[in-house]
Amino acid sequence: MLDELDSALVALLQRNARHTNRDLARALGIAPSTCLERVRSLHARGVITGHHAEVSLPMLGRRVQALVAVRLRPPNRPVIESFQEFVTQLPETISVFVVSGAEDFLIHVAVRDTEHLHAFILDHLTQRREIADVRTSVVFQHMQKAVVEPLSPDPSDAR
Amino acid sequence: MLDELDSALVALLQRNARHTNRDLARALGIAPSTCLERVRSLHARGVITGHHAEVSLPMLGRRVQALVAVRLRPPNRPVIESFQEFVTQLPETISVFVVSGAEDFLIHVAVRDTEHLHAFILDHLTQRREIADVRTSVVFQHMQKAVVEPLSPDPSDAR
DNA sequence: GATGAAACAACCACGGC
DNA sequence: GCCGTGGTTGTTTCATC
Repeated sequence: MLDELDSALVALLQRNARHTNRDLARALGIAPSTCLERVRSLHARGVITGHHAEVSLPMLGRRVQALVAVRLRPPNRPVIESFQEFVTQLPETISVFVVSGAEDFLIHVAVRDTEHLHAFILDHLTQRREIADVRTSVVFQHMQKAVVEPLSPDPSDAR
Repeated sequence: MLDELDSALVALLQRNARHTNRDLARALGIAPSTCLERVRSLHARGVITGHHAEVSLPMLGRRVQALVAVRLRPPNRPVIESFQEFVTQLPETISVFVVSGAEDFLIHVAVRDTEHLHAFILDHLTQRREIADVRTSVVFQHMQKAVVEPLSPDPSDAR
């Protein structure tokens, strides 16, 4: 699994992926070449899967966010999969959850304004025949953890 | 706002934040020094807010994701804010939505397994007195857009 | 595995267009 | 606002322990 060094590296790189290898090594008290090896190993093992710039949604002209819960009819594989592909490719969509429970989908959208949100639902979602139900929640705030730490595989020391 | 060059840079950096300045410049057909200036400007204007390593949740021992919808009682500011702080600091939580509608919160959790999910809800959430209702949806899939493009400020050319 | 040094490549401030 | 250059810094490989 991940030892202390790996965990520390993962945390540092989640917070700021642009740390130089030198800085990482200094922060952990190891040699730069050692540090480079550890980081490479994290990539090779698939622990770190990529590096992405984070953008400000308001600065991209997306000042309103919403979560749109959708129920489909019938909720079978072809219907679910084709709807998923459809909704993923809409420019307003930024993330799609396929879920169990009362609804089948939860669509996270970031749009210009409330008018745009309304147009999105009326002109794109509810046009689809397979939609049985739509429930829209405006997002007032969205907190996202900067660092996701590893959980120990043993449930007993969960906390 | 953002011109064509800015948009292209934002897209490239969202997809892979580790592109060297040289590569970015080559991809856009401009000089590296020009490219550097543009990227700096994107940071200075707050369009790009950070660079983060993406990690694999399963590789961190979090094989099950869920969305937990919570309704609070009474849903006033002190109750909402204190619950938000509480839930944000739980290690299972990876993201928190404060929303309008039937529920007040949507908590995105990533846990070890379904047993851990159950324990999380029983031992941490439903212990809180202010919780009026909890509805848990297991996440079968979570698609997240790699690139979020800017929306034009003019609603008429939405698509 | 960890280390240190040396070749290599990228960054970035500056002056000119 | 865009481009080329040159000094500076960081990365990466390799021999060694």
